[in-house]
Amino acid sequence: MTALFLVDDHELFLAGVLSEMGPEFEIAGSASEVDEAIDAIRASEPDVVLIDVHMPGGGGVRVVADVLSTHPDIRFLALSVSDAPEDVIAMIRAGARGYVTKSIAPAELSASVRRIAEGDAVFSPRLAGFVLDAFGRQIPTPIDPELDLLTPREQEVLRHIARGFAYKQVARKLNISIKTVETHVSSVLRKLQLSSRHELAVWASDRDIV
Amino acid sequence: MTALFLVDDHELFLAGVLSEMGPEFEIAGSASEVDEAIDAIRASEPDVVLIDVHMPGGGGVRVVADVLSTHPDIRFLALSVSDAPEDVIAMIRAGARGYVTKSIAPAELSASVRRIAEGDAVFSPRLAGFVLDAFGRQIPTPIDPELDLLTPREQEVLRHIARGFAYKQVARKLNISIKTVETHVSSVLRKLQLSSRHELAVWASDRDIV
DNA sequence: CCGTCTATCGGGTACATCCCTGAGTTGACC
DNA sequence: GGTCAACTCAGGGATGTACCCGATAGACGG
Repeated sequence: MTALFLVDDHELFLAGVLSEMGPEFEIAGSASEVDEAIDAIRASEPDVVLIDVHMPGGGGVRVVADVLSTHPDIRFLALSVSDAPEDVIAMIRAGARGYVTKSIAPAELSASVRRIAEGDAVFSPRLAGFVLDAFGRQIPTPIDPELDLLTPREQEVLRHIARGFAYKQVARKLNISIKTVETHVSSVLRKLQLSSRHELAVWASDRDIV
Repeated sequence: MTALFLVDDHELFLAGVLSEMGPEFEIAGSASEVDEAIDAIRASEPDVVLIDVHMPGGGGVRVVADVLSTHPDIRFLALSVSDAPEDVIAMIRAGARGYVTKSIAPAELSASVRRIAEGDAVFSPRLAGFVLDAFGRQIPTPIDPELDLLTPREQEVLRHIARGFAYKQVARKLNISIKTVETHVSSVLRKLQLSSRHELAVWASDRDIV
């Protein structure tokens, strides 16, 4: 049976969720304060933690990040009144595997917890679109036609320049002379119609060349 | 009742899914080939399309991207034997709202379709972790505590440097002397523990400072 | 009133970078 | 065997950067 831990600073809400989820899951414990929650979750090692986002003392984000650093197998489902993009992103970055709003029906909530326990990602309808849109925008096409203009060696030099290395460092890493690095960079600048290594660095980071 | 459209180049598999999903959903149609699928989906305008990833003639990615360009409200659930990261990313980028493997149980599949119809994102357990990991890595924190170390003027200079401008150009844009720009950059480098404007450009672009 | 912070400049030095010309080596292709 | 592209390296000059020294002026708070 899935062991569930609850965290929410509203005691009344906590009691409500406890009574709804009690028959379905093994309640490993509950907490209404951040530091208390971190310690209790570490001690009870539940399968899933249902956690409020907005709480005094760092909020749910701190609990998730903190616990995951020592117990990466515990899964977190964020439960919040807010559907603000910043909150969702913060929780996902911290490591939450799902995010639902408090307006959810009890039956839907227990179904969501079960899915999280199985390893699925769960998002409320309105959030799913936002999360996937952001995800899609953030993964750019790795191929660029202009990159084909460059020879393999030139691309290799370009990648090092893009990381912020000086010519001297690039030369040492590739076991070639500084003068050779200069030659390659000059070719790259000419082929890409750029005028300085600074513009080149911007050009490269825009295309995630690392 | 949710209108469902099926696309799969394996006729036998298509027939199996049809018989399983038939009682639960209104079957808007089905197709076993890419171009045929695009036309038929546009004509029938279903709520959800269950689509195979690997198909001759461009695969499911082409169908999703093509149909969404004219019908952005149709939702796609990818169904594949592959759980390769490239396939998953390609389908998400194209606009699919979910991705499950063909080893899924029929009951789970119909539940997934229902969730997709409601607007949720659905992923198989093994894929959920991968998608969220990639998502977390790709969304940087927009606010950075180290930026508060810099004075407003220093941040302004930093933004120009991050765009690849030379000191001379920055000076002209801000109507100050080159020497002043040098002073500001020096302060920024010292405060951020960096050693050259090249590293600074990388630092800035990592944080989307533009 | 005085200290600190911020923003503004300058001189001067050491080094990095950009650009030019020139030149030797491979390997592929005809 | 000649051509060509890619890769390698060098000299040298013009410009850009990093960092040291210094200075002035305004704002703000104790």
